[in-house]
Amino acid sequence: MRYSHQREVIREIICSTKSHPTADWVYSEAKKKIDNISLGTVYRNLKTLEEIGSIQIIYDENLIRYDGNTEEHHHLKCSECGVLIDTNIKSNFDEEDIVSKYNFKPEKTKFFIIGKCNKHK
Amino acid sequence: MRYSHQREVIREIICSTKSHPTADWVYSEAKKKIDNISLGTVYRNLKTLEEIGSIQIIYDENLIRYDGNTEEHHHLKCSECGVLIDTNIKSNFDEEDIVSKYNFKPEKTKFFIIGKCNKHK
DNA sequence: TTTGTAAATAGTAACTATTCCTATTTAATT
DNA sequence: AATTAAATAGGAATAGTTACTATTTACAAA
Repeated sequence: MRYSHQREVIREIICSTKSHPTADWVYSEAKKKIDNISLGTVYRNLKTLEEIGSIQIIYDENLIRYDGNTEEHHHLKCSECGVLIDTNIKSNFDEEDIVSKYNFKPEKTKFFIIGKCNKHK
Repeated sequence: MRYSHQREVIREIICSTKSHPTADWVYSEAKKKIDNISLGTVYRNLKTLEEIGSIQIIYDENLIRYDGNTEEHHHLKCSECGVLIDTNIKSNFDEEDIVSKYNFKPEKTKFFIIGKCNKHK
């Protein structure tokens, strides 16, 4: 893949925050560095970066957010303010049970724990 | 709340399927029974039914789907065909650990296991 | 170093899902 | 039957995302 300054700026923005930003926020940050960057370029590169595994996409209810942490990990979500918090909790379920009971072969998990963050308890 | 024939039809459609349909599918089913029902009416009533607890909303990646099963439950999702399967698996994590480690008070969980269903293994 | 090229971009139009608006209809009460 | 406020139909508006195209750019080869 050919080098692109825009793509590097976008990658840098996502990888230097833990805020799990939306495309729109990435766009407004990117404009601070490349004033005529196009929103289409942001969307295209978010897709590309996700495909090559440089970033992760998070479907947070009806919001699409991006995460520079590419390890498989789960999130805590505050029901009050919406903040997403990275965790290293392990999702433990009985894989054999799922295989036999539902005739389903698990590959990965997406786990949200919804509750109150330290600011909202 | 005042009775509405449209709302009852919509509730019946969702509660008589396990397919976790989208608003659009509900709309096309509803039209078979009320030919001039409006898409706005479908959306409004889906929202209302969810608020009064008659149905559940499922955020399936970038798709919004509805579920007549109002128990807290988790889903298996086939990475091949996208089918959602209801489960009664329990999400077990160490609540105390989350409280102390992340200073976060869990309330509920949303758990997806992604993998291959019986048709796609 | 220039030149050729295909990939990537900027800017804009198009598209899709959802919500909003308003005149009309309807459920429920009197 | 008359009243009234809630709900609806139909369509306009909005938001988020993708598609299109002329121009620019990375980079390889001469």
